[in-house]
Amino acid sequence: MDYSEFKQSVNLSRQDFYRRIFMENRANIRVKKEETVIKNLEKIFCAALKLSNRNGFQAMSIRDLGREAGLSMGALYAYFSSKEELFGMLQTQAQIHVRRVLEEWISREDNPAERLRTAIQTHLYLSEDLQPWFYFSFMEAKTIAVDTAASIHSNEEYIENVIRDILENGVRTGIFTARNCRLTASAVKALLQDWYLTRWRFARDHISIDQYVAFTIAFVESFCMVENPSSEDHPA
Amino acid sequence: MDYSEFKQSVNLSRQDFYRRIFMENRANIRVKKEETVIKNLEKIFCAALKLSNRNGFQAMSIRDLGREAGLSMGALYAYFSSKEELFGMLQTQAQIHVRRVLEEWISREDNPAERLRTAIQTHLYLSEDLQPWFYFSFMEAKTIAVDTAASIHSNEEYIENVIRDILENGVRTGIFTARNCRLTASAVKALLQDWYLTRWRFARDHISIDQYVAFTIAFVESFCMVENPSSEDHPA
DNA sequence: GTCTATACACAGATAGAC
DNA sequence: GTCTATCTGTGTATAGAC
Repeated sequence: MDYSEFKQSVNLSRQDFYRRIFMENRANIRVKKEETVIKNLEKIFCAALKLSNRNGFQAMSIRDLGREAGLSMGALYAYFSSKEELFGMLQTQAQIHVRRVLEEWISREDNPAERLRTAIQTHLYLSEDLQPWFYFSFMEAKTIAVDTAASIHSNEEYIENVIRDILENGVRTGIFTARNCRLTASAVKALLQDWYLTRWRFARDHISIDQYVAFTIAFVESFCMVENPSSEDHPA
Repeated sequence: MDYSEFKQSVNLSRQDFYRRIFMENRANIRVKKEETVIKNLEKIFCAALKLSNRNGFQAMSIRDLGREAGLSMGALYAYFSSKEELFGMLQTQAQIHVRRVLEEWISREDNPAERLRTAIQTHLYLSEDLQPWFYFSFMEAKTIAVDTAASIHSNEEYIENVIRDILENGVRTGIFTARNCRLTASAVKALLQDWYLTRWRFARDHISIDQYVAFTIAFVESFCMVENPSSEDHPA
């Protein structure tokens, strides 16, 4: 499977993406016609991510947002009751999607080596598909209020734990070397993050998502596989 | 050498840190008594980094900054002429220091394997010593105005190029395998960044800076050394 | 050199017409 | 459902006393 196949399969379920957001936030959305809501939510979120990812969420004024989304300030407040509520939706809606898709793909594999490859590949594909959401989540996570501090880091911790579980299973079955799984998982997470945090650089160097997937898997496997069955056969 | 030795050696030169800032920004600083300036610049920068790194530079008001630094708003404006100017100082002053120290240490080594280790170690030590500055530079780099766009990414590119040069030299002398040096350098950069971007996690797991140095070197070397002369001798 | 008090702009949010 | 007009708080920056 490569990225274009993945994207098709995900796009089907993404038709439900804004519908789900509508369902979950019905109580706070004054507009009731589903079709209208879905259409405008998409405009609002795309505009919000675009402006936030340029100068930060704080710097984005509601006036700017309205202009970018093609709606007046008054209209915007029919879809969220405060700027902070909009922030919450941007923070949470994508990660629900991510977890669902990631778990679905990983659960199809059963041996740790294959699960590791699938986790890396699927996470990279997801962050490519939802790059503005991933970037936003990372850059703005720190601004979340203290009382929700428990969930601040949960995004990063989530993927790290997924990887660590796979590594620990692989060590138990003798496929992976018994290195520090916690640090290794943390390193894998850092490599995955780099794809959506500095994508401009990969674009500049014409690195495709599938090249990066292959590279990342090779890099990680050279460190943690017992015998090195990497796809690279002629190391010099 | 370990971190505590490094810190001592750098702290000596850091006595000049705020003095240098004073020298470079003399034109814009109304206060003329050097002693006073240095004392207050330190208070202002520490406060600014603390508040910015909590909620972002935009969210930090000048009122908050004055309260945290123990100075009135009026006094603050004797040290910078606008919030944007303060931003510029925070963005540039640390990186000058970093480049000077990094080049000094790397130039002492001549073979690529040793240079690679030194680059990784020194960068990690520097980011540990100046963590709030590194974090700030990364998180706020995107908000820099478009006309200075050429230097926006220069921090990340700088360390990446340093690593890549070392790798390419090592490939030429046959020490490193001929993998994609650009992607490898990018991966190393990602691992270095992770230390200051999510340091809370390493603190939680009681990972010391020297443990992380050792781990990172082992991880990178397992990928790019021709024979694997890693310090880990019993891989299973 | 540092303070307090203030000017002026712009932010988020709402009311009420259409 | 969406608009325009407006309220009110807070931001940056400065003036002038000490």
